[in-house]
Amino acid sequence: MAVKKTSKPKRDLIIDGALKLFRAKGYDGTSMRELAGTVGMDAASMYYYIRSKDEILEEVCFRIANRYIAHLDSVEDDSLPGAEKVRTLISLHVRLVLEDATAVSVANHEWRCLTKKKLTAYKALRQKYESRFAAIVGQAIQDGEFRAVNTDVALYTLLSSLRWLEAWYKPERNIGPEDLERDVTTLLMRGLEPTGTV
Amino acid sequence: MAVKKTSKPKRDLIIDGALKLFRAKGYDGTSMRELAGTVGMDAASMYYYIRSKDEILEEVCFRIANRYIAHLDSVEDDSLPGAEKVRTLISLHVRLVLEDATAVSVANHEWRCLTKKKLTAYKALRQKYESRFAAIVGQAIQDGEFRAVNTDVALYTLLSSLRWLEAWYKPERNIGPEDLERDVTTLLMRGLEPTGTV
DNA sequence: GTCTATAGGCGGATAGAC
DNA sequence: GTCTATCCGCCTATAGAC
Repeated sequence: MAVKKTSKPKRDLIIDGALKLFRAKGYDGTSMRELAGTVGMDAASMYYYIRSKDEILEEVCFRIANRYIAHLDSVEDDSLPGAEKVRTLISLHVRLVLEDATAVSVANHEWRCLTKKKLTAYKALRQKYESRFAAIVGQAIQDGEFRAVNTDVALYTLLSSLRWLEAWYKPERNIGPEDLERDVTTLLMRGLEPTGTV
Repeated sequence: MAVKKTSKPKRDLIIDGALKLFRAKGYDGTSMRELAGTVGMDAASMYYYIRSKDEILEEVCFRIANRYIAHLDSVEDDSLPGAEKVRTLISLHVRLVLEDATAVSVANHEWRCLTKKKLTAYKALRQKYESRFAAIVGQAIQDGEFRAVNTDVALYTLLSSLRWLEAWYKPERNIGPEDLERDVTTLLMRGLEPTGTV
């Protein structure tokens, strides 16, 4: 029997094309006519597959946000020390960026363009994520696993480095995924760990 | 004699208002009508003071870019060790964010909206900045002042943490400017310095 | 200097033929 | 399913009165 060629549903082609354009030119800077051009159909035809332009952005923002939250879920109940939880979160984060860079980039940069209602929900998700992450970092500081620095400074210094990986990492830079993960982990963890830790 | 009330030129009021709106809603998401509303005049009247909407964005992007480049100029010719140059650059960067957060934020997020010609020039400036910074970091690694990690990973981990300070730092967080500078410097420098350094 | 009026273009989205 | 045609709104920027 012949192998069934499971070609990608056309809706996914539209969404993939949209994400590439949103990343390159921004959400507001991308028109549905232009998107239609890259997908190979007329703008009107796309509305057979999607409800609106907003809908595309919503999908990607919440899909990525939920993956980040799943990272927290996967470490929070472990009995690992806080520092090891953070080390795991760094790895998970680097891997997500490597496997889905375009979506991560769009969610990072374009979430402000969400419609009012979805924007509120998105901010709440992110706020929840940050406070759960802050709790882990704060505990590690209290336990002496991390330096005695301000928790917010530690948290956001860490998150900034991770969030913006997508903006600079390109395979052309001759840094393999393993090297990237190792060096990022080293730089961030050594920054957090007290001096003298072996 | 009465003290001369040197009120701000109206052009500056327009630009300040624009930056606040650009930061809150993005360049594309801000209309000249809305800006006019916050400044207290009609949209058409603003064109007596400015040439175009683009012009505002251009001014701020290049003003901030040039300040970053001035930071490099101020350390590059010193005979300080590379690690000390980096420490100085971190301080200068933190201070710039503290003193001009709105402009830094707009330049960071909205430079993509520059017109084609200015966009090219801006990218070139940024590229130049990054390679000069990379040279300092690379030298410090070669000299053993910094850990043996990939130069690009070290550079961008550092720059990401610094660039996105503006996105999370708010005075309401009860972190004073001195605490911020000290803790950010500690986290980043200790990440970069080899283990065992006192 | 600041206004009213409007030009002129491009945006998202829909109607309805095929 | 995909098209042509088009609605309608909002945008930047200008013309010209006052």
